[in-house]
Amino acid sequence: MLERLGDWKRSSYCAEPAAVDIGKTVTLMGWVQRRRDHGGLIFIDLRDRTGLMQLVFNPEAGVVHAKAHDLRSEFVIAVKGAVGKRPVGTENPNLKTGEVEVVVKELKVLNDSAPLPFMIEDETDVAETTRFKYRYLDLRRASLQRKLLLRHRVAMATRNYLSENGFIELETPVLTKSTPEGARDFLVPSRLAPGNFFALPQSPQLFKQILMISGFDRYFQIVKCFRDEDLRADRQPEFTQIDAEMSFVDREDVIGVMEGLIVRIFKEAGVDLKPPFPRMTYSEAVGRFGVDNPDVRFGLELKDLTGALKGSGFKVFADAASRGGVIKALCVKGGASFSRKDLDDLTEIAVSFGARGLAWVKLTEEGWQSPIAKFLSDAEKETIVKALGAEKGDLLLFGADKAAVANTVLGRLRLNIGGRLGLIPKEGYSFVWVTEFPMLDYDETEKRFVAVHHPFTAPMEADLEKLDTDTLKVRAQAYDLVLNGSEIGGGSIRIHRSDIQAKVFEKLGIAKEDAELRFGFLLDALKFGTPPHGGIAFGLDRIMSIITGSESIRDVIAFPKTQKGADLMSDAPSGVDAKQLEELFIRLAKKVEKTEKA
RNA sequence: GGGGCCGUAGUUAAGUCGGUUAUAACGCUGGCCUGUCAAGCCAGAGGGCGCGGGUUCGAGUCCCGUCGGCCCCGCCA
Repeated sequence: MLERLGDWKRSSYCAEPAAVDIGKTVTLMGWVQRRRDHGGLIFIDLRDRTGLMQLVFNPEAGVVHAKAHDLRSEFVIAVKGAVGKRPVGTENPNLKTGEVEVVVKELKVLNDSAPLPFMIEDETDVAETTRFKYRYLDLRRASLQRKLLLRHRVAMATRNYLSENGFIELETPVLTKSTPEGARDFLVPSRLAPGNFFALPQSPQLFKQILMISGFDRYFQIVKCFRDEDLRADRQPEFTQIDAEMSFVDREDVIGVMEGLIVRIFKEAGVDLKPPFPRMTYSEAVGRFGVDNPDVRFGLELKDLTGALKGSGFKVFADAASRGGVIKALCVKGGASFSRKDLDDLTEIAVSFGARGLAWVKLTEEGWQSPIAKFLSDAEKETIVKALGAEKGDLLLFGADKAAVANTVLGRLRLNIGGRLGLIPKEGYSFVWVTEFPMLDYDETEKRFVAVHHPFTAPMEADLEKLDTDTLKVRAQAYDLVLNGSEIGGGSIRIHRSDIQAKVFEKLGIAKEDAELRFGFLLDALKFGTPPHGGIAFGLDRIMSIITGSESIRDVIAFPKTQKGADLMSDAPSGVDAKQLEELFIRLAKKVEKTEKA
């Protein structure tokens, strides 16, 4: 029999009453976590977002006791009772409220619950599929509530800090214009303009620049961004950025203010960071770690042997060098004990990242054990050993290829081996700013230059004149913040002159008319007194997932999507009525209609 | 677009070389039980193995297809 809340008011959260409250009468409301029914005494653990409180029902309580007997998991109840000290010897040190209990005098059953598909427990090994279908139950678990509570506090800290530093929170449209470049857009058909589409923003990039042109000087927003690309453990199609932009600043100004923000955010999590964070240029990062998001928590750095081995008798090495590539190596301390299977795994990884194979050397008691030993002279072997500081018991891995391939392959092997050998510390936060990214890259398939960061990123002043002569050497005033090998934010100083912006579009192979069509409003705006400006965006989900030690960003998002971009709880995406399509002047292709979901 | 792993009671898992009636734990239901807190003890219900084909005397086990989940490559300015 369900009862009404009536005029009952909650006097405190479950985990609030403590020893000092003994004797007080309290009114608690929450969910039945567990019932321990002794026939006589009945114990109920009552749960809300603050934690648990043990309720005691004495047999003398008559009808209240009888009602308690019928309580089941996740029933919603309200109780009135007295806070009491637990009898000596029955305290529960594992519970925040373990010294006290509430002796119940009145009980209202506000709602019942169907049997649960899984238990509401902190530690769970229930499949994500099931958890996501019943996400509301999953979210009752304390571990997830803690993460989302911290996320809230981080968002608040962000607002406070940025506001204190003169940033104004402004909203930008969610229905916006599709622009070429970058990720695939999510499109929204326009009913009022048949055949035309809005795009959901990949980021508020252009709008925040325009806000600078408007003179707001400092802007920020905690904002959803959308990218229609395949998902990963750290990638969702909709994700949240802490987005900021500042006027009349250079790189150091942005980095300075943003380090302060990061410090403030981590303080919420009880972590004291000591700025300034280390810096590294892009070329140093790629040279030493093989990637532009270096995990600097451990060594195992890449070594360049191109100079030493370019004249090698080993064709793979010599060819790589003569074609303008590089010869690089990793020296894995103690790696000579790797099994054939380990080496096969590593080779597979190397191949998956574009290598043609993986040359390895084991330095054993008997000397060089390696498929490539026979191609190398004794002098070369000595050079290698010396250059790598290699000793008996080590494993050497080589990458000889175009620089991009050799670096990526060895960089990925480094991460894998670091994990395999337990070289990566579990605790701690290692930040590094990566700066001086190249501005443009050449896309072999599209046969044109593409922006490494985005097309509005300013080149470094010193490289401006190289734009035509030595395009790939032009560095951008861009910077990424990397935490434990994960890119958690990136930004740049923007182009604020329309002539330079037009020039960059030209370099990107965007025809003048096309630039006019796609970015015309920005090019126009740039003509009307644009201040120098720059900014940054942080991935809030990624930051939260690292702070909370989560394996995937799905654990710090209340309602995440599966790898196929579906929401298992609401069953989105789904088909729509023919009438809705009609109103939008949309007809499905036949091929799609067949597989259309109801 | 591609590679890998995984789908067996509500949940997590076991299931041998294809062979009777598919196991266990937790949960659930009922009973007993006055200091438990993963309460305890006793009894019970519950699935036909993601779905669809095929091979076979016989399929959870083998084959093909398909759906779904996870990890990764490509993609993600």
